[in-house]
Amino acid sequence: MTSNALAEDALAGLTAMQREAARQEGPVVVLAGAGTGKTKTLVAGVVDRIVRRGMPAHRILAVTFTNKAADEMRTRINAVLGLGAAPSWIGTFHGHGRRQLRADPEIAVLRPGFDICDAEDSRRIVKRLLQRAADDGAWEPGDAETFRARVRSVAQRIALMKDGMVLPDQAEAVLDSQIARFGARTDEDLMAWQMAAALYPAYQAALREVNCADFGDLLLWPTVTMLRDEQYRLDWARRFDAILADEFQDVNRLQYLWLKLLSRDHGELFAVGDDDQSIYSWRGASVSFIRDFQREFPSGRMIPLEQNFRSTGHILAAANSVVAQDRSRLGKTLFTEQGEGAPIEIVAFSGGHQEAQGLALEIGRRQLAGVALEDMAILYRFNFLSRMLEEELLRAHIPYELVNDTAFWQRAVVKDMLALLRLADNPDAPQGDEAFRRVINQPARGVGAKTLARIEQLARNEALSLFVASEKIFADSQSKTAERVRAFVRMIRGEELRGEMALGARMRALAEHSGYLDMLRAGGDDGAAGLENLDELFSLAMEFTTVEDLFDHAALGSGASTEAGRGRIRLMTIHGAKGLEFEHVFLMGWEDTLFPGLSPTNLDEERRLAYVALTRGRKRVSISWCAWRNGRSADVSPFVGDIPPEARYSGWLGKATSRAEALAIRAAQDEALGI
DNA sequence: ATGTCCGCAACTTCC
DNA sequence: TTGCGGACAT
Repeated sequence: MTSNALAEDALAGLTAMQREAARQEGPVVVLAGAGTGKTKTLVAGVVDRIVRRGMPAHRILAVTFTNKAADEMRTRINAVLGLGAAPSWIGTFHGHGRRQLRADPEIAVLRPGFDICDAEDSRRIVKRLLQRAADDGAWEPGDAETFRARVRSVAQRIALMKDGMVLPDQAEAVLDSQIARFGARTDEDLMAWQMAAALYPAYQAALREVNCADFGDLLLWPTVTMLRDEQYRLDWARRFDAILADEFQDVNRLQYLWLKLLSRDHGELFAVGDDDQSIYSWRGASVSFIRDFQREFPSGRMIPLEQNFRSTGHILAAANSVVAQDRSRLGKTLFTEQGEGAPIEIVAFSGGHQEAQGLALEIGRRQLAGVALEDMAILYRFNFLSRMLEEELLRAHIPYELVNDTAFWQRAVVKDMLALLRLADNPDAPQGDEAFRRVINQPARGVGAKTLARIEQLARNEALSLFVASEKIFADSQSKTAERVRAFVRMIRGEELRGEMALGARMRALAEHSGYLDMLRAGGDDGAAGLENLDELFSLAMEFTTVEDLFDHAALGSGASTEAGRGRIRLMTIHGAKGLEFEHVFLMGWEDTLFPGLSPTNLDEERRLAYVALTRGRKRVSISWCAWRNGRSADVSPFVGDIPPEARYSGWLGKATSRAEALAIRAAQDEALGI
């Protein structure tokens, strides 16, 4: 087959609109509603540029938000063009930023080999700074609970400033405009903004001190430098003939500017997105970038895709009318040629427990009726809603998979293990102290807060790393603690010599010698779960050659559970479900106290989230809610009332008093509906 | 005086 | 499910 024929082949399955979009030159936004073939069009856009327009694959930059999306794009392009033909520059915004910053760390005042810290690490730094500020009497410390909340909220606001391209030394000056933009509903919010602006410079200094970049830094400094230094910008921009961006409605100011700066010379910016699916404003995303596209790019084209190939009519009607209430949208209406299908089923339960049981029962029933478990999914607004559900699914022997990519890397055992490796790799690295604190008493070796405080003091006084300080302080003490610390130090020092060992094997040895594995083995069920996690970590580690790559991968939190489990129902948040589709979808917890939440910071965004949730379903969507949850009474979510009456009906499963009765009710109902 | 272990609380959404 | 305060044991 000739290459042109290949391209024709890739474009063949497209609608006229999709095809036109893929072949469009210059700035273009494909306004692609849910299920309208967005990814397909994006892939066709890449293929068209490579095959028809003759651009080398390595000169094409494609950006997504999640690693999952990047992997899928690469897979689909390879499926068309052959293995290994996909552009090498397919990745997430953070991944690209990482590459750029690794090339020139000094633009962020960092040294080579810097570490990437995650949100938890950021919070730890903010916590320390807030504590110090409270000790100095700068602020009322408040009780433990408000303090905790404050740490979170200040850390998040610093991140928001970075995403909005505010530099540390500008924070105070732009404080008012930040408050105006994001709002401050309470005094506590207002105070959090003030603290964030005041602490931002110190926070940045703290990061530099330990040679760390946070998520925001990965893109902030490359973008700022491109803005200030034309030579630097050209150096990067000239590497690419075309830029393609996924989920354009979710870009923040930083990401938007980054895309613009890279595509400015040739104007080849191809973006796909859907303003109705903008659900990341809490991460600094602003739907205004897609909504103002025509104004920003007068020569650009906006091409809408409205034919939905995923869901049946009632599901689309429900989704359309829920999102129609959002007044500022660009406006498009999805349609389908697939017929009306089943209406949305609304099921009321008395409490969370009943809801979990009811769902398990219904899932079992559908499984018996021939629906494969992997074709079903349960979606919820908040992660903690999965807990009870898991219990009931276990009890009902229904295999499930909790989809949460980042959770794996946030597990204590995984973090401990990485800390151990970091310490063994270089105990004197700036991040070594954090690692030392983490693992010195894990497993318990009799080194508690007091001993640690002594070590810290010596380290501060003599400008040593904690590791070296611990070595020194116990050098000629005979105490039990001293002997244990010495053993720990010997163990780590011994590991230093193992540099040539493969990462996976090296980590396993480290886990064994540190006593960590023994601790888990003695730890019952929890320990067994930890051992499983570590096995997964060790085999994952084998894919990396350097510790730095492994740490970066861990920070960017990707790909621990890539396999879509066959024979398992999937559980995930609505955010996590974006971009996915399932035959049967269960949307749980649709109560006015939960969705939208009690403090709706942005009601339109919650609405769009409901739209995303509804449009995940191909054939059947069931919504459940509870009259009581956690001892509080609740009413059905107002979003349910927005669904046209003819597109929904009330299920009665929640009223059944026995399994047999529930099944009978369901069977009668299905027959009446002709499902 | 120091370390450990127990029970209690709360929990956005994510790279 | 981490993160803490407090009671207990060493």
